Amino acid sequence: MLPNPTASAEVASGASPWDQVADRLRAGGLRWTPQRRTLIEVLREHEGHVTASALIARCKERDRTTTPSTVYRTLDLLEELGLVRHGHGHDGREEYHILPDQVHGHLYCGGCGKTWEIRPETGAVIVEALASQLGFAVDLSHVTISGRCAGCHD
Amino acid sequence: MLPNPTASAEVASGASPWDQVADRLRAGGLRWTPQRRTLIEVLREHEGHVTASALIARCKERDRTTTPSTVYRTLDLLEELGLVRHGHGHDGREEYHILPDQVHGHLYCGGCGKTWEIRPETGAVIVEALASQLGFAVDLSHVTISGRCAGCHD
DNA sequence: TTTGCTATTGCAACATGTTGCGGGCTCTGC
DNA sequence: GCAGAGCCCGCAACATGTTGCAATAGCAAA
Ligand SMILES: [Mn+2]
Ligand SMILES: [Mn+2]
Ligand SMILES: [Zn+2]
Ligand SMILES: [Zn+2]
Repeated sequence: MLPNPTASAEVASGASPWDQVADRLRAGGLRWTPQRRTLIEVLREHEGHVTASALIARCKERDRTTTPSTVYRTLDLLEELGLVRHGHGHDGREEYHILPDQVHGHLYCGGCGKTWEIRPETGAVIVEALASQLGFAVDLSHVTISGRCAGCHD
Repeated sequence: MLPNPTASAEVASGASPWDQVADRLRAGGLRWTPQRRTLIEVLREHEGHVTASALIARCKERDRTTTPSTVYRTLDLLEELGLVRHGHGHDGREEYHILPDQVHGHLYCGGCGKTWEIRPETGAVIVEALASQLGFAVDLSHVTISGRCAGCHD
């Protein structure tokens, strides 16, 4: 229903994908609203991983009338457009990857509380194992693996 | 602080691990209460995977005065005793494995909504990859991998 | 510019968890 | 049995999401 993310040519050299959002929404019969503009402004300032509630807090700084449900719904939309991807932290809370370059999973150490991205080679092993053994196509970006890092072994 | 799960010998042959709970709690200076008794009775009737809120609902059937926070706290305790293990479904909600025999991860297909346990051989590949490449000790039981099953490929 | 369609918002209610607190209850020791 | 110690319960408040609904407000066509 929405225009294919990868189909939108990056015509303007050096242009940020955020610049196209308004047009891409309208092209799909959707609306460009002040609430959505606020969220995009916030997202422009971020990179990597952010929790949904952190994004809501940032939106509130710019617009005190921000409503959580609207932000959550807009994030769903942006995910359909391929501009963000959500995953879940070790406790199940949502985390968003902004402008994900390549899909990657996440590691969480229950000892020190640190997190890492799973490197492509490692991710590939997981994807391959599930693909070859079960024909299952893994969505790495939604995976968080818990455990103990090298420094936290007992 | 609590007695080691694996240290409690299974003396009574054929006895259910639930029979030992009261004693194991008291041995750790903890109490055996009606609320905990109710949850154990519910758990006795279950096998495999159950969501936390399903367990709360079952407890309420037996005792209308059941309070969620008490159930959550008791589940935490039982997890320390090794009698249950929690993980998170694809949406981040808690799921409990009752009396987990061997640790295993979970698969979720976003196409048909079905879930599977990750078989030991497959789990081993994941554990090994993280161990050898990063020295990371994976807790498979807390892992849910999303994607598309063989029948749901586009 | 005005009009009209309908996507979107904000709200309220709900679902699922977590946490601090004060009073009550379980255990143990006598 | 009783009493004291302190674990635990229920409650209230909060955190994080989701959903149905009625009113609003984008957008495009006239
Ligand atoms: Mn968890
Ligand atoms: Mn999810
Ligand atoms: Zn660590
Ligand atoms: Zn499927």
